[in-house]
Amino acid sequence: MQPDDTMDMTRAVPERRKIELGLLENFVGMLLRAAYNEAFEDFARLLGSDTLKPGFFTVLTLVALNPGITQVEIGREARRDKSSVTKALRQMEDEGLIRRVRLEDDRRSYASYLTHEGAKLHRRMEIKAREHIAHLDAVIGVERKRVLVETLNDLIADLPPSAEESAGGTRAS
Amino acid sequence: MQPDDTMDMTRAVPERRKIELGLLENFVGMLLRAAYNEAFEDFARLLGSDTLKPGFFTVLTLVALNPGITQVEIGREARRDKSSVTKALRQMEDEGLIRRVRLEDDRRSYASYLTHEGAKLHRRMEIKAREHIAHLDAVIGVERKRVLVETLNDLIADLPPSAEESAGGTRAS
DNA sequence: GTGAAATGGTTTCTCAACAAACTAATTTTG
DNA sequence: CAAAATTAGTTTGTTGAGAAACCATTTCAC
Repeated sequence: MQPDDTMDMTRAVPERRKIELGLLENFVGMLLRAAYNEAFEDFARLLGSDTLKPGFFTVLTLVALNPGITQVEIGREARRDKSSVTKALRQMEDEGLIRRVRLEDDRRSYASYLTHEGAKLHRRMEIKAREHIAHLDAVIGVERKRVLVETLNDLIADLPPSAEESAGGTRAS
Repeated sequence: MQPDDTMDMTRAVPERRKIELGLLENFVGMLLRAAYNEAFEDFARLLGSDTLKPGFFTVLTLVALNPGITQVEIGREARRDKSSVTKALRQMEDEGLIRRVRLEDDRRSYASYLTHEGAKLHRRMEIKAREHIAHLDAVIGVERKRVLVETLNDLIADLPPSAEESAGGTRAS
C-alpha cells in the first residue's frame, strides 16, 4: 500500500489503505454538502460564541435591507421552511433585535424591522461575513468564485423537475 | 414595484416587492446549501420510496468497492460522524445488505462486506445515481462541472484553519 | 512491563430543520 | 354574497446529524 499523500501527515501515521471511490470521486452532492459544512464552520468560527448563529445573519440581513419585510418573503429568499423562520424571528424578537408589526391591510401578515440593537449586531456580523468571504476568495480566487456562483445558481434554478422555486427548501442532510 | 421576472409566473400572481439581498446575493454558503438541497432532492426523486435513502448509497458504494472496509474508513471518506456511520451500518446489517466481521488482528474494529442482496440493491441505486449525474451534467455542462468539482475540493481541503481533514464532519444545516 | 493515551465503535442526548396539521384572515369562485 | 380555497403564520412531532460520554482494545511512553 502506498501512503496517501492527500491525507494529513502532520503526525506520523501508519500507511493507510487506498480507498476506491468509484463514481463518488466526483459525486457533486457529496462535495456540495462537505463544502457547505466547511463554509459554515469557517463563518461560525469567525462569529465566535457570543453572537447569533450564521443562519441568523441571513435573516438579519434581509430585514436590515428590506424594512417591513414579511415572513413569507424572508423564507423565500433564505430558502428556509416557514416554521424555521418563525422560530428564528421569535428568538430575535425576544432578544430585542427586531420588532414585528401586524400589517394594517392584511392582518394575517406582519412586517419586520431591525431595532437599534439589531442594527448594531448586524453590523458586527457583517464585518465577520466579509472576513469569511475573504477566506473563500483566498482559497478559490475571484474567477472561480464567479463560475461557482453562476453554476450553483443554475443548479438551484434548473435542477428541480419543473424548475419551480423551492421556497420551502428541503432537509440539508 | 416591478414584477420580478425570475419568479415562477405559471399562475397570475400580484407583483412582488423586489427584495434587496446585499452581500447575500453571492453568499457562497447559502448557495452551497441550496444547491445541495436540490441535488439531494433530485437523487431522492430518482430513487423513489422503495429503496434506501441517498446517504446510504455512499456507504453501500464504499463497501462495494472496498470489501473489508472499516467503519473509520467509511466515516472518513463519506465525511460523516462515526455515530452516524454506526447507525447506517446497523440498519443495513439488519436489512441483510451487509455483514460485519470482527478483525482477527484488531478486535476493536471490523470489516464490512456487501451481501448478495446488498450488491443487487447497490446496482439499482447506481443506475439511478448515473441518471442523477446526467441531470446535473445537463444543467451545468461537463466543463463547468469539472471546475465545480475542483473548486469544491479546494474549499473542502483548504478552508479549514489548519486544512486538516474534518473526518468527523459538521452539522449540515 | 505497566500505566497513560489513543483508537474503534456504541450509546445517549441535543439541536436544526422540515412535515404536517392547525388557526385566523384574505381571496376566489359560483 | 356566502362558501370554498388559499394564504400567513404557529404549533407539534419526526428525523438526520453530530456532540459528548462511554466501553473495549490497542498503542505509546517511560
